[in-house]
Amino acid sequence: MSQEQAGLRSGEVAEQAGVNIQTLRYYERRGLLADPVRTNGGHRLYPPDTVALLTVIKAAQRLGFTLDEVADLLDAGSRRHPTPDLRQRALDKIAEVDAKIADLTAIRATLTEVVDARCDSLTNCTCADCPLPFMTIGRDPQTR
Amino acid sequence: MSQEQAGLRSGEVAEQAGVNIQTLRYYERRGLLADPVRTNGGHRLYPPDTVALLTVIKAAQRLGFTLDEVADLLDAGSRRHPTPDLRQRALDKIAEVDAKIADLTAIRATLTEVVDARCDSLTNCTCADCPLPFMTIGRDPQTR
DNA sequence: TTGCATCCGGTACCTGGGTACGGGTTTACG
DNA sequence: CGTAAACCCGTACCCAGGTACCGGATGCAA
Repeated sequence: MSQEQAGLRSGEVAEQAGVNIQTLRYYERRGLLADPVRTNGGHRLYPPDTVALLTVIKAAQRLGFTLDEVADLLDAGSRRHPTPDLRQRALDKIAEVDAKIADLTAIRATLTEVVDARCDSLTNCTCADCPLPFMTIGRDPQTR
Repeated sequence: MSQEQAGLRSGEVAEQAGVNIQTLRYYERRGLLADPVRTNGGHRLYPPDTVALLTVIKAAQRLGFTLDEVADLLDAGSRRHPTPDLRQRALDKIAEVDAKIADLTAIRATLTEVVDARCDSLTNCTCADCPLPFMTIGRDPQTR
């Protein structure tokens, strides 16, 4: 018989996950992907769940996490029953995430106000003070 | 009398908002800050709410919006009773924001699972399959 | 009016996150 | 076996979002 697949080759992973092959090597350097098994000839063989992992990484990135932070998240997420230290870092991340959610919620509220166009119902408002865009958010993440 | 302040100078804005002066000029080029009034000598004089605007911009950035997107959001947020086109763009943004919130919520859930360490309560789990980090999120933003 | 801090515009440079290129091996199919 | 596609590594390059540096002009108080 021909091939007894023991893993995905980089091209397959890249295509399925919708990323560039170079990106796989880049993530490997950055420690986001574990060094994969190699064939005798040196070609990488990835475990099949690598594809899912990559979509997770991409999703977290879209949410504004840096690659280093994503690495943290993955690290926290992968091993259950964490060390006290890891546990604390997870708690910190949760706080971060909550803050992000709160900010997004504020943005959302403003946007809905825009589409509802409260002003229009007042026939034609003269709200010169309306342009307080989403003043409720931001305000220095440390201090709040 | 000496000075009849008619606005903030770039250094003041920069300090109060915690950004670099160069960044102000950069945002001006990018269209995020309106061209400010100038003194006769050419020095910029910013309206006082510029500081608040900058914190908003920074907040939106932390949430993963690009500067172009932030410009969009501000544009949508500043003028009420939008044109139909603007209204549509606001609706699109809301969808985006909702997706982000959903993803963050999933991440949050995973993180809380980690700190709760469900495994520990089973004395010492052998969950080799646990490491499915936050598989619920991501999954190609178009397709979902 | 002089002196020093601040600002000006222009251009060069930096970091994060990739992506492309090139010359050389490995795979796998026929 | 031959050969095309896929892969290897190293290095160079790209884009977004800033930052730094420069020589020269302004602002403002003493």
